Amino acid sequence: MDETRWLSTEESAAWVRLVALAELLPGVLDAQLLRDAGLTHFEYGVLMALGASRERTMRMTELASRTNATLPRLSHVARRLEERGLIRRFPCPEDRRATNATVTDAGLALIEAAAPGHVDTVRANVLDVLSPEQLQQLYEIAGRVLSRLDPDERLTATSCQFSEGPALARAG
Amino acid sequence: MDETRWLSTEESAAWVRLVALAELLPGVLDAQLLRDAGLTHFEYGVLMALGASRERTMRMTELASRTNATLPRLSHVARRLEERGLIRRFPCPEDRRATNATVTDAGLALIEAAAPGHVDTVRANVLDVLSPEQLQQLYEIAGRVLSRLDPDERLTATSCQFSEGPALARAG
DNA sequence: CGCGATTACTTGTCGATACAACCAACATGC
DNA sequence: GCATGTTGGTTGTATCGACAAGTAATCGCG
Repeated sequence: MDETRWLSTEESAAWVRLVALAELLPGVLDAQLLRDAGLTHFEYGVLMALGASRERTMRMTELASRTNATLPRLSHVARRLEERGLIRRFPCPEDRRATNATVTDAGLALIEAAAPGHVDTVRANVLDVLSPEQLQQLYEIAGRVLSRLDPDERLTATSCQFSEGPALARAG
Repeated sequence: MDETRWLSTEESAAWVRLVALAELLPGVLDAQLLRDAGLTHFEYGVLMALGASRERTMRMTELASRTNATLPRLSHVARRLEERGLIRRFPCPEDRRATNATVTDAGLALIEAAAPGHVDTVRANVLDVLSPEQLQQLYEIAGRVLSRLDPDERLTATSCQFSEGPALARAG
């Protein structure tokens, strides 16, 4: 039974680096956003997801799915964001069990103010150290892995991310 | 001043996938190890780092550095691991401010028992979905990024990881 | 209808981490 | 040698997320 296929030298080396990357990246993103905008990366993602969605509004369940949060976690975070005036919640008219969340103007203003610094961080730590070929390779590699980790593409569906520019105002 | 270089379509796509990967990977590793061995991935890393070090022993500060932990965090985790009999702590004879941590036989036994399942998880979710070329590319790409995130190579220095096999017993 | 099951969310509790404050031991300047 | 500062580590406090339980609305089905 004990037929474990241990890692080759190359596999181990690549894995060690990937783990280190996954360990360090979230902290760097959180630190910059927290310092410059008072938002965790997760909160930033929540506001971005709402800002990029139709009517700037999304159901809590859908939002949780898109941001890889459990519903209780999102509920707590949403309460805090609402207390800060960055989002608003109201019952969904079509399904009275459901709750809709909307980014407020203040929320949009905050992420638009935060976006440049965040993009700088992303460039400085990741994008600008890679060649165009490596960027494409990263896209393919991460795609393969995500086919396992996220087969439904919940986290990579087009919303959630600042693409080219501050393309948020196109909401309403 | 507002000369932010926004992300191109390719950059954005690669970045979204990398973020999703960094978001999902820790949870998958934690879940499997917690379920099968009662260890978080961080605790597993601590035990592995000790097991791979000379005399199975390391200074708390060094261990914190290698595992990307703050010293308070490591202190709390070490107390819990010690209560479970997986490590032992004792004052360093050479510097009486310092504390040394050692994996116990029980700790070694636990990680050796946990390693096969962990390796399976790593293979299933990452290594086995990549071609040999992609493995090499991942190594290079992560290396570039880590040159920014971890310039001192604290997390990638040879310890910390199960390389080819259960090569732990070679300690004492 | 009407009863159980499911869905959507909120709330409560607990464990874990960050941050700050703290103490002990070493190191230096004078 | 003793005052000052630095290093190594632990302990307390507040915050955040996971898990479980609870509530309310909808669905399924006889």
